[in-house]
Amino acid sequence: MAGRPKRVRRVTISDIAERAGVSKGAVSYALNDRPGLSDKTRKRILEIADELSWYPNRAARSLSAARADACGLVLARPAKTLAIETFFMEFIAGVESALARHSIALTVQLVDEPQGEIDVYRRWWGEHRVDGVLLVDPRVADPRFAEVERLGLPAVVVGGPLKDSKLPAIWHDEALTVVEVVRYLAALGHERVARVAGLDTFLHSRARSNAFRRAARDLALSVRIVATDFTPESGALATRQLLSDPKPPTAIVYDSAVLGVTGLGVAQQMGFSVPEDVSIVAWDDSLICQVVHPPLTTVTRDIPAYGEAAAIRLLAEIEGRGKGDVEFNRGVLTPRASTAPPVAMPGSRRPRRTAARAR
Amino acid sequence: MAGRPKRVRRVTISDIAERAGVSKGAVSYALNDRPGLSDKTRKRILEIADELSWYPNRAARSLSAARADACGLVLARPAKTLAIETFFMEFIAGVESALARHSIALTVQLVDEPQGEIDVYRRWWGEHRVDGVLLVDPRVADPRFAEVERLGLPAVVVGGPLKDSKLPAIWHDEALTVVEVVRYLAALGHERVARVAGLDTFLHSRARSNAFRRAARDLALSVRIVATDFTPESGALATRQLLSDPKPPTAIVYDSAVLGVTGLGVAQQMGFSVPEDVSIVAWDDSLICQVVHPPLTTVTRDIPAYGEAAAIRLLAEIEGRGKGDVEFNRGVLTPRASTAPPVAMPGSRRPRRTAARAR
DNA sequence: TCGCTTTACTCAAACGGTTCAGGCACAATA
DNA sequence: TATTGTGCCTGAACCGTTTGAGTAAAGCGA
Repeated sequence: MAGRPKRVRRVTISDIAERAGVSKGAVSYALNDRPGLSDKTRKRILEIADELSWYPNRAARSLSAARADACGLVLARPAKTLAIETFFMEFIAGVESALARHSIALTVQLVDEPQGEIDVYRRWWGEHRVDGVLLVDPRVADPRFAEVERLGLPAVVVGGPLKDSKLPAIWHDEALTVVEVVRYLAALGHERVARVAGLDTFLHSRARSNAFRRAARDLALSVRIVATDFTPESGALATRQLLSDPKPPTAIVYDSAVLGVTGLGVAQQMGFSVPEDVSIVAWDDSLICQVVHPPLTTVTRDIPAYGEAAAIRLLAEIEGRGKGDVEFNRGVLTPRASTAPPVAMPGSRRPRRTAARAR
Repeated sequence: MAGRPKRVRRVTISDIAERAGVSKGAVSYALNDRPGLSDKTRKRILEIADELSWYPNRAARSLSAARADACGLVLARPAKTLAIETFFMEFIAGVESALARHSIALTVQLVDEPQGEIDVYRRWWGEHRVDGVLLVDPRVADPRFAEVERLGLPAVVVGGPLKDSKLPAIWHDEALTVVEVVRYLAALGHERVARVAGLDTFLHSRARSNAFRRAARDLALSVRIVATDFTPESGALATRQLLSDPKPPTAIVYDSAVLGVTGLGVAQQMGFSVPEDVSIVAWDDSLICQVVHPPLTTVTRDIPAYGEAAAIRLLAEIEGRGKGDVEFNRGVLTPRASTAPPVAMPGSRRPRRTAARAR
């Protein structure tokens, strides 16, 4: 950093104090709505502050109040996956709507690898840059939890519940939703269902897989699960794998909108008609799911509201009035044209195919 | 805010000074690599700082240095459009990779309407929360520019160049790229081209529209332009409008990846085959463009690099060593299967249709 | 009128850094 | 030997706000 920034003189409480003919302390009391001032003086001070368009210097306030008035969010997925997945933008929108009400800023940082994420927490907390953080994408044996606890950094885990950590979490019952989806497919008459999962190290992905397997077995369905890394490429590969089986599934549940849309494209390209030959369900709705043909049946969650609830819980944690986990509304199934009863195919006959040139 | 945050005692330079048996000033010199200390003392201080895992308190540093060590980015598009458009996530990723190198944080805020955006700048600057901001989505007669100049808030406009403001901008030559695209379509044999534009109030959208119209006329192509608000719904509507014309265009250029993918879906649903009946080009590539069938021909820009360059220019501006606009590499055409020569249709005959059921 | 409480303020010390004007010891120079 | 540097470090002011202690004046009951 070579050059010197140009300093700009801005209004301080001393300016207000001088103009009002009172002390800095009095101004501070007036601006913070604290008792000890006559209404007349208080009003005059506030008018002058407004007139001079004064804003509190956050650095000064932070220094004396020992709070940063900012929260942090680190995203550790590769930039490419992040960009394509709408979850995080929606989540951020929700988080902000809650934080903005308290004039608390959101600092976002993207990192490449998990260790980098921990470094960011250390730095942020050491620098007093944030008062707390939201931890997303909890993993199995996640090293972040212990470190955050060690630091004493207020945090809320988005996802869970956690068994091996006392950190508060906000989560919703994935298992129930999974059961709902599997029952729905079974009711349509599907007997061979598959799931294209996300990263198996993600807690929520693993929870869904377990619930999926259990629910399918309970209903005596044949079940297959293929893992991906959330990239469209891996989703395409998984779909090809599943559909090139001699007895391919008649319904596939994808772990994200992007995976679902990708899967739809691959299925159609392979000559499978959707939903006649194979039904498709995507986890998390997104506009993209609604504009493809046929539009995808999805599991819909109110993601901005989820973000908002997470932020509210974090604020409570920061202020020391935390009270355990928050269980959020679970996702609900939104049936659209991509799911239907399977076309009857007794025995091991391959599904009928449309023209090889798929669109 | 009811509760009191629990205070945590963290390491300060006074702790280091005490331990090293020197003054606070000496510690500050050592930690900032400033002359005036013997190598021995300097080394000792640094070791102790490391040992105590000290981090500079950002508030304190900001207060005395009058810099916030943070930059701001306000996104004023509706949350729904934002989430679905990958541009911003990629852009943010690029911005951060540049800022992180200087340990400068990025504060992101989403707002609903343009006036709210200006309020955020006033507050941020008044509070010393940021040292500068990136202004995205420049509009015609954009009120932000004058306000930011009035405030003295360092800013870089992403898009441009600007005629009515002296703010530095980073931009690339949209016109040349548009010409390249139109020439490409003309070379394939298209005679009726259309453009599904974004919001006409956006400078870049308008620039592309103007260039598109001019380029098409220069090549004696029939041209139609329909505006949208970047939502998939409006893109679908525009596509239906264009394709239900008695003489529909044989090539449509969409102003974003989402619009392109939506348009593809609508065209296929209407029984148009792509690329035989209608060719499709989308502005800005995204993985979603590559997984639909056929994959879309796109205009590809390196968006993370664009964000990085914008951040670098902003840092220069903040440090007072600015030097005019930055012209960035323009987008290049990436041909894929969604563009091809049009199927010959002499006179006003409607394009051949495939089965009405899209596939 | 006196003592006591209450009201409405002022004052100064933090908070944790940066920075600048010295000061002291020692070496180099006249 | 006196002078002048110079290298190395100290002390204190300062950035803008919060906050607790202190105080003068007003109010009040007896």
